[in-house]
Amino acid sequence: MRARPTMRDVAALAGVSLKTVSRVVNREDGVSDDLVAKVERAAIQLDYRPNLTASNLRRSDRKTATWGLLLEDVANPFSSAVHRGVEEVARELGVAVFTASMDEDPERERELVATFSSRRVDALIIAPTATEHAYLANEARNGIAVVFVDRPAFGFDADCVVTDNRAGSAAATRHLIEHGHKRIAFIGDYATIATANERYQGYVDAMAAAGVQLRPEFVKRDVHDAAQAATVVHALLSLDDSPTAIFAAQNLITMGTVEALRNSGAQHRIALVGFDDFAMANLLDPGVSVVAQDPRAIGRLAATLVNERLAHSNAPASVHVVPSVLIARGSGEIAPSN
Amino acid sequence: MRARPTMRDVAALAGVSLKTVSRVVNREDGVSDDLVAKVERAAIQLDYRPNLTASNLRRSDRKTATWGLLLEDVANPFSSAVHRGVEEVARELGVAVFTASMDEDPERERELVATFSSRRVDALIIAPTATEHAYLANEARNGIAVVFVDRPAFGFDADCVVTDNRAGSAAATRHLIEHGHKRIAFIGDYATIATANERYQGYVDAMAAAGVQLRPEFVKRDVHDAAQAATVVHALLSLDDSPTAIFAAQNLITMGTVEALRNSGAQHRIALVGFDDFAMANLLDPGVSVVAQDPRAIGRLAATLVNERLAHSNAPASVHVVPSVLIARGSGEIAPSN
DNA sequence: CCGGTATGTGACAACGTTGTCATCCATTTC
DNA sequence: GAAATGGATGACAACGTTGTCACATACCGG
Repeated sequence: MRARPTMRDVAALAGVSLKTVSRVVNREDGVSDDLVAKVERAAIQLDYRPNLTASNLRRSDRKTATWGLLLEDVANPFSSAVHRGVEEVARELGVAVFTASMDEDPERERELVATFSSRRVDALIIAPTATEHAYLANEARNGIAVVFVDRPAFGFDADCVVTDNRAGSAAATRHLIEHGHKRIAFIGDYATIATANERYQGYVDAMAAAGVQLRPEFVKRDVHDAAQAATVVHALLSLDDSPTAIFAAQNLITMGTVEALRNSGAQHRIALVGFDDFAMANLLDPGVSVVAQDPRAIGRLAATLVNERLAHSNAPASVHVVPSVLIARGSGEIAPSN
Repeated sequence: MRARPTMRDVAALAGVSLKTVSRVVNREDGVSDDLVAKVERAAIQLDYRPNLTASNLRRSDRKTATWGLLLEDVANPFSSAVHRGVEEVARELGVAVFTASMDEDPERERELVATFSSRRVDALIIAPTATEHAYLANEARNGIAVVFVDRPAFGFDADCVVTDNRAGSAAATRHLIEHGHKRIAFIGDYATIATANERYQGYVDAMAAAGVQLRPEFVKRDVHDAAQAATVVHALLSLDDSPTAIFAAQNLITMGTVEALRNSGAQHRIALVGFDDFAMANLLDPGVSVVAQDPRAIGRLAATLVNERLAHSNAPASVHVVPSVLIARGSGEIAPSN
């Protein structure tokens, strides 16, 4: 493993100066055709790769064409679809993307931001956890563009891309109402999570708009995973005057609900609409109706915003809402059983 | 947005030389305690972030603590689980990871390798497409460590981490045989794909070992997606002497098979084992028995190999096999119907 | 009280590239 | 034919850091 060829080596082989090689590599004009040819031949012969590390150091625009993407967990379907969307736009722009998982750990988030900042990324795209983000002001002051995805962040003002949680949840609830339900249960995530709150509000909106009375015993919040959801569903079903439909306001909650309904043999009797789509939802029996988010579109939009922000950084921060869409697959179209 | 603080600024504020700041930042010893304190205070006051770009340029070990990960598609569950595994090990090592999707496009792969090489990654982890990889010799000569995941690559000798496709497929087939089946169909991916071939071989192995005769009309290869798989299943079911069990040797094929069986009302009559697990497989009716790969373990192992390779690069390349595990969920335990 | 050895600190060059400016030669202009 | 213009090329410094080496001071044994 010999040393990597540098511009100096290419220059020596081509019999030109270092600067001429630089010009050719960067496709600047003002170099005669025969020198361009000579340099290119030499570069290929040595298998020369420009050193972006050195280039970034010297360049005056100080852009590294590198972004950092901080997700909850790269292996989570929502996160990885966002990742995909960001990547697509980044590719078009010739930008390389660092990705990492925060696992809802604020300290880990700070570490990653510091790491990426040291590597001089031009921008950070962050799916924030429910904590303070004032610390990002230091990064922004250093010229790093910041865009939030999925959830808004507190303590720091930046562009943000979110799903229309409230409208989507209202649509889900309305869908159940339109199929004749009045006893509709809500199962949602921690009330501390902003998006969980919005989804609850959407449920409330739709119930109020239809003049259906809200029943506190049908509202189950602070449910975080599938197992908890299953427990909650069993409790709901054992009520005297049990619900005829359930709106599951989160991915894992929907799955837990499906499991619990099946275990109770109630999957064809109790209607269900979930928030956020998941693989195989169409192959379950019945197929699970959901309000689908578009995480890829969220990623694409976030990346586009980053690019705009880098172009003219003075525009005021804005919140962008990506629409969700209701997909009927069977479970949401079950009529009330009594 | 003022200029970012440099070591020089920190040095000036602390009243010491540049080099002393460097020593403190890199935690070298031989600096008196009071100077360390002064420098650290100054660094915090200025919110100094070391510039890894410059550091990488100067450092003699020429390590950037950066890796490139090339996957088929970051949004694909298998790929993203590999990603997760790589990330976990990288985190422990303080390494940042560039990730990108190749979408089975060899040209895109080359572009990405060039991009990452220009950014001076220490290593590349690649899930290769079925093409020539001799071009990687140039990168390896420049000191970049290469490890393949999921599939072996041709034309370039490097460490490789794969699932035990053959043994896993044999186990799946044996499982069906043990439940009394003799008429077992095989549905697999393109024969050009190395792993698809291995899975076919595993099926052949198990059939031969049990003395069960292979019936050509039950072997369907070159099936690539769910729709094709569904068509193939319908054809199989309409044979005079139709199979009582199916081994679906790939993710999408399994899903297509599930769909087709359900459409034919045969899901409780025909046994099914799939290769590669998928979300919700346990919630289908019946639950789908699979041979599960461990993509996260594959990622972790690949990352570990990269690290070893970077430590002592002379060891001969080796192939590492990650075991798969059979998960019985119902569909694979159905007895033959006649 | 001398030479020798640690120990802490800093001056300086170097990493591989690009920005600035000077130089050179060929052409054009009066 | 001298001066001015323009276009191609290169010399050199600089980006922010670390490796090398030299220096200053303190300490030790004889």
